Amino acid sequence: MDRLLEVDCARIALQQQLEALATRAREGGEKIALYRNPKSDSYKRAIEGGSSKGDLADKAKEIQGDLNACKMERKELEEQEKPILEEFDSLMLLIPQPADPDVVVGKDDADNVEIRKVGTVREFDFEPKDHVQLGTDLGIVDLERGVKLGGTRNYVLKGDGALLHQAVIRLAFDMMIERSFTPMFVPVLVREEIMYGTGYFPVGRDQAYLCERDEKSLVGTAEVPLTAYRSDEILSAGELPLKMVAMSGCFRREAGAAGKDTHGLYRIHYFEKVEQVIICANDTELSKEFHQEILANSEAVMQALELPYRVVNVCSGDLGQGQVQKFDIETWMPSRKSYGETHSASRFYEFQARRLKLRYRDQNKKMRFCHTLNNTVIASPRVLIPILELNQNRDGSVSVPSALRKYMGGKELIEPKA
RNA sequence: GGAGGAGUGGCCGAGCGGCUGAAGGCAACGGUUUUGAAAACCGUCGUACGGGAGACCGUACCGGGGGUUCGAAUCCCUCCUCCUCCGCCA
Repeated sequence: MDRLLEVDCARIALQQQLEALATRAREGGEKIALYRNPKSDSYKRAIEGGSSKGDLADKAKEIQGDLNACKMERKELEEQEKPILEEFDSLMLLIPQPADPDVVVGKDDADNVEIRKVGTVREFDFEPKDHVQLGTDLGIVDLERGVKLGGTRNYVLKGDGALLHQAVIRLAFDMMIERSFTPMFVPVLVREEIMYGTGYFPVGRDQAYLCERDEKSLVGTAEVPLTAYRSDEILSAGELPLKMVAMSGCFRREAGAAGKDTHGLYRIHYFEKVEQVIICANDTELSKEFHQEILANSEAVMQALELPYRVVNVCSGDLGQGQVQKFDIETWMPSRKSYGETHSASRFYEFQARRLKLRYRDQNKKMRFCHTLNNTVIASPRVLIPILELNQNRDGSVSVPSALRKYMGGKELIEPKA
């Protein structure tokens, strides 16, 4: 931070010197034009006024000398400026957004504060299986062959497993459309500048799969293409808020998580997620309201799925670089004997909009940066963990939650293939 | 992948190496006129950074980056994007 201020001062000082030189060069250049350019009015006037071409050329030559010196000076200053600008830019990309005042100060996820619990945690009157056991026995989850195909943290969903996955996605997507979000289908392989713009680069670069040959990156969430959808544009105030929803593949390297959550479908390299994004006017109260709205949307999905969950207010230490406030939804997962994160609702103020040049003109025709927010609607297969585990029966079958049945051809029970 | 063509302000569209931050049109905004509206007419109408209390002043920007030149929207190189034709392909 101190270094950034230093660099900024140096930057401005050099800029002022350069501007002074530029002015000198321009003024000199204009004079030369008068003496040299036969097309200019003043040249013609001078000739008519009795000046000889030779005189004018001499005068031009004189000025030229000064301009040559001026050019050298500029080059030198520009050389000095270059590393300073580079450092300035890269430091700027690392500057975090200060958290909202009502965020709890804390170190890590242990300091997150529970806001509410919804639904009741099921008590089993038999020994429940975990989702891996259940899925394997039912023939709907195949971890072994998933790893054969894709390496660690990969999996295959099969039969009713694949259908259940799609059912969850469809339910979530449809519920968002009912809430008047615009359904979108977006690229998942994006240019690096989009990753910088949404704040995933440079800090989270090691978490992304890069396609270096094409200088593109696979996104870890549809938040990226949705938020950047109107980047580098000037919206009209009347268009706001933009509410969008998209299902996309999500690719995550999970670097640094080696050995963590290796069991089952919890932490995996590729999954699908329905994501909601709101782009709204530059108004703190308004974006807070939308934050509650996107949180409520996702809670509605969880309630439709009859899953017990809790909402936590994420503490300062657990916030991402650009997030000013974040609420996570954590869903009860019997095999983990705890609530596991399934949703993350973030609010950014102008952080992403500044990087993305995502602006609008307000009523006073003033250019302003938008505010951006996003939340998971559903991420699968992670959410299949509580769905399978909480809906299992003594005989090893799994009841399909009623909200999903219409997406599974009316099926009510997943049973092992005889 | 190969061969051509093109990228200029919110949009369309001129643009000679200097007087071009950029004609003209549309849209928008303010005004005159009108019972109201339309039409007509007059005016305003890019962004960022720096300086100033301020009216303002300076600098940069004509897809991105680099170069030639005293001087580049204009000339050269390179990359990107779009269009047309050919090839390949869910």
